[in-house]
Amino acid sequence: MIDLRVENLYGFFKNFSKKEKEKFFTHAKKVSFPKDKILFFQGDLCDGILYIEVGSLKVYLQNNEGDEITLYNVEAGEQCIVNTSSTISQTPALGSAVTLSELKGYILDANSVKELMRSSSTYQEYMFSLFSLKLVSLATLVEDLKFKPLKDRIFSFLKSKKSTHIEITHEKIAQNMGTSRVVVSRVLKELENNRKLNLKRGIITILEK
Amino acid sequence: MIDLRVENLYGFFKNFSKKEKEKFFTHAKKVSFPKDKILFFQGDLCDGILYIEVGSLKVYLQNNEGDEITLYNVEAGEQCIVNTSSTISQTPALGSAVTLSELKGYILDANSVKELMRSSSTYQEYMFSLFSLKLVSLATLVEDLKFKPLKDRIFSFLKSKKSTHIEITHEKIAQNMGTSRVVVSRVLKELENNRKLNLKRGIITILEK
DNA sequence: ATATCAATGTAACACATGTAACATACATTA
DNA sequence: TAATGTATGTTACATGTGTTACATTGATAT
Repeated sequence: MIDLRVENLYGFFKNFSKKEKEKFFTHAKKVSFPKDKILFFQGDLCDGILYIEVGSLKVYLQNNEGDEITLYNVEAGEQCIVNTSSTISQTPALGSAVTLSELKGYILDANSVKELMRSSSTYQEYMFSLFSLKLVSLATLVEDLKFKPLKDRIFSFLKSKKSTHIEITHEKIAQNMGTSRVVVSRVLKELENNRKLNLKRGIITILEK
Repeated sequence: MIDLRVENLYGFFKNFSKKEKEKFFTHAKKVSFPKDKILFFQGDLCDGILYIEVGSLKVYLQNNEGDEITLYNVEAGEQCIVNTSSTISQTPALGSAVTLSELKGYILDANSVKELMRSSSTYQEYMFSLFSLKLVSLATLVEDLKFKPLKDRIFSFLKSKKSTHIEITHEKIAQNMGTSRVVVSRVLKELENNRKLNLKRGIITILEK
């Protein structure tokens, strides 16, 4: 059985001293949220960093008309960069976050985060590699938005899922891509005609990678 | 007269100890590049961070067909995040960089950067706020690409220039926007018809902010 | 079984952007 | 001045994506 405790999900724990571990657990607050709970809105100031033990969330941008596009998802063992950035620099969150499932984890306050960054070089390096990775993923998103046709973006999105059997609605995909349901349905149907996919209500099966 | 030395352009110097300043200047290599010099290509590993004293550069993405889109510019007193990320994490640069003018500055090697980050909390905080800021600018780019019509993006781009008198060709704008010259000319002409701009060969004047 | 709601299918159309081809105007140099 | 190259103007058209409106199908509750 996989160990789902935060100490094993986040690599920097391995290099924490006893004191640092203690710091983490005395200051971190155990939290639990239902599915579809908004964790913060675009513009909010975050006052702590969330470490996920179970569940996942999505960070997205919204324009004035309410259209949205997903920046990225965050799973257990990962750390949300928008949350981190807002917390550390005390700047408004540049996107909104919502849970995609029931979610359990810890929230560590800004001060403790800063102290840990100073005392633990592993933690600090973790933070930087995190920023680097997310920067890459954002830059890739820019590249894809600019150069890739929607058809490719949707197909890539589906292929990025763990299984070839995906339970998702066209509406959800549309939100992720920042487009409308109708457009997604059209593209998916086209992919099905090209024998890349198989469509059923609420289920997409990938036939060709 | 404005002081253009690196110590005054980069705020973290103020809080450097004598030893830290010494570290910087003994390890930093003075460099000088001509205009249009490629500093690194997408995929390269950077082995140091550039601090600009004079001049500016541009970081851009390229796809297989050679189309490109500008991620951002870096001026004197700023630090390039792609360069930083690649240097610190020793990961491939996610974009390419080219000088926009003659450029002078210093390159500090990865090890010295890491040591300074550990010893100077100001430097460390500078690094993090840098990442945060650039993250915001990238997220904004994503938002704009997805939601803003090209006309608005081009007009915003022009308004972001220091002066209302801008010396630039349509071709250059096209490269920045990731589109073609013809499209830019069309949009600019439209803006001119709406009394927002005035167009001359190589020069654009903004009439209405 | 019927009603109802959510998910999907589909057609027709609007519109922004991309592309190709060519004309014209300005700037520089022979 | 003539010639050349660079920048810009303009048309006509292709294409991808967004929008509206409505039909159909599958799932669920009554």
